[in-house]
Amino acid sequence: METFKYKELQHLLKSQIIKGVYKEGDLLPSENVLSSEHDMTRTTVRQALQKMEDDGYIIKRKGKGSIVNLKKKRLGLLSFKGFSEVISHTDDKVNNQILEGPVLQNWSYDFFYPLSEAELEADCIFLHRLRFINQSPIMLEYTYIPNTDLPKFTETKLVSDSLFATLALNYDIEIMSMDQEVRAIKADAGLAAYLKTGLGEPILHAYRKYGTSRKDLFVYSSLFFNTESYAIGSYFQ
Amino acid sequence: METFKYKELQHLLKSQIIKGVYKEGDLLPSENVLSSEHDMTRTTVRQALQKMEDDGYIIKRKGKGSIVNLKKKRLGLLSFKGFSEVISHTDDKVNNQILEGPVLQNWSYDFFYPLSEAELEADCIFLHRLRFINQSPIMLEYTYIPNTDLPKFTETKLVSDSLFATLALNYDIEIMSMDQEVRAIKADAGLAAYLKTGLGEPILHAYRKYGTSRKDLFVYSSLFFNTESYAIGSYFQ
DNA sequence: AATCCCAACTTGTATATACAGGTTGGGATT
DNA sequence: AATCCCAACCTGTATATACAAGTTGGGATT
Repeated sequence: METFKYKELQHLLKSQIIKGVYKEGDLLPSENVLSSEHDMTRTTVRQALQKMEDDGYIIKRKGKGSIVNLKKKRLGLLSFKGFSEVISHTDDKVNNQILEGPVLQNWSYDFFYPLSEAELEADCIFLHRLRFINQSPIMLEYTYIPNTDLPKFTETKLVSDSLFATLALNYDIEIMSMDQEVRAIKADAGLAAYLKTGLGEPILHAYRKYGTSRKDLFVYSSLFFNTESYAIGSYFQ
Repeated sequence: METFKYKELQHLLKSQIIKGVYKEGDLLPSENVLSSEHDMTRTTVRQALQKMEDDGYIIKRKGKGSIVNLKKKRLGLLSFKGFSEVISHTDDKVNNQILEGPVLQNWSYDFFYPLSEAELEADCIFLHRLRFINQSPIMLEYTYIPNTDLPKFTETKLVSDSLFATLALNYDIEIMSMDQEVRAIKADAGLAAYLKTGLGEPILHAYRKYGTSRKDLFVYSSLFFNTESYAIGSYFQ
């Protein structure tokens, strides 16, 4: 296992941010403080912080410092917007309920994205979740990950109930890109029950394929949204 | 105007790549050659090349060099995917029918995005279009642009029937970002008629706000999709 | 009390240097 | 002629140092 000083600092700071040692809007210790505390040059500290900024964990401001930033980069991938209060990211409470998994199983024969041979050879880590906003079920999610070099994934608890936080913290895997196709469909009996809506009501459906910092590792999801009260936001740049 | 050595090298190399001095797959001069030729440290050269890689112009390979890369980084703001043939972008024929506009009018009082004072003061260029794939109506689009410093926009014909091509060619305005919120709704009588589907059928609706290379100029759209036969694709990076 | 200003912070740019480790073409060996 | 191997290249990591330039809080001035 290759080990570099800047990678170690990067990993330490990431985990501290995810664990809440530094919160949204906080300033990280200055580059000079970090370099003396961790016995490395400021150049090396800057290398770590540059990667942190690339990954969307901090925003650097000249003369000010490195500001912890959590919502940005994630906001593009999945965010909800209330009907009336589009702007105010107020006190919406988000809960996750894991219905099944993470568990190892075989790939379905008619999987929604074409899979590589290496992916087909590996087992499939399956995860079935229901996401709530203010106690209302909004999103039903089926996630599939090829079990390639992800030791003990199904045996350990998810970090902060989040798949992406787990991949980032335990395996140093960042989500780098996302490809999706979206449709509007009618709720069948199962969807209507999960998402607490009527049979035949319009449901937003998305197939997603996430690219990661680990070449050849992709995460697949099939998502169903009840958009009666919340729209799905996304931001490209 | 602030000027930095690494920015100058970055700009020089980018323009050389665009002009074809270095072609797809070529290797740039090595970091040592660049540093001695341009009288700067290898550290400074590396800073320029790092930005080049971030912008998708090159791919760096340890032990090899910096490989010129052109095709990457293009993001699809709007694409359709056939149901069965997800991959093959075959010979689907796309047509546009302009139902109304471009015409100057007032902003609606309950416009879907909050507008700045400058935008409200300007008139609104309005455009109402219907897009077909293989003669089937798939997308209904309402577009709104603040008429700020866009001379003769409503008087001249669109370039290639495309709004973005017109902005790029006639006004040097590039689309840089896109923010959207998406919902699934039921088709009302009007939508059902335009999109040739039944009353109450699920329709995908999106509000979009495009950012441009001209600061403070945004383009707004309200879009309705019939996703019965085609899904809406998008790619983030 | 309100204002101004600067010292002490912060990050940004740049130089000079060293060694580690991946890639490759050509000469020595087989 | 085919193989092997290494020297000479390449980028990656790391140290030590200097000055430029943005930000901010508190003391001196008004």
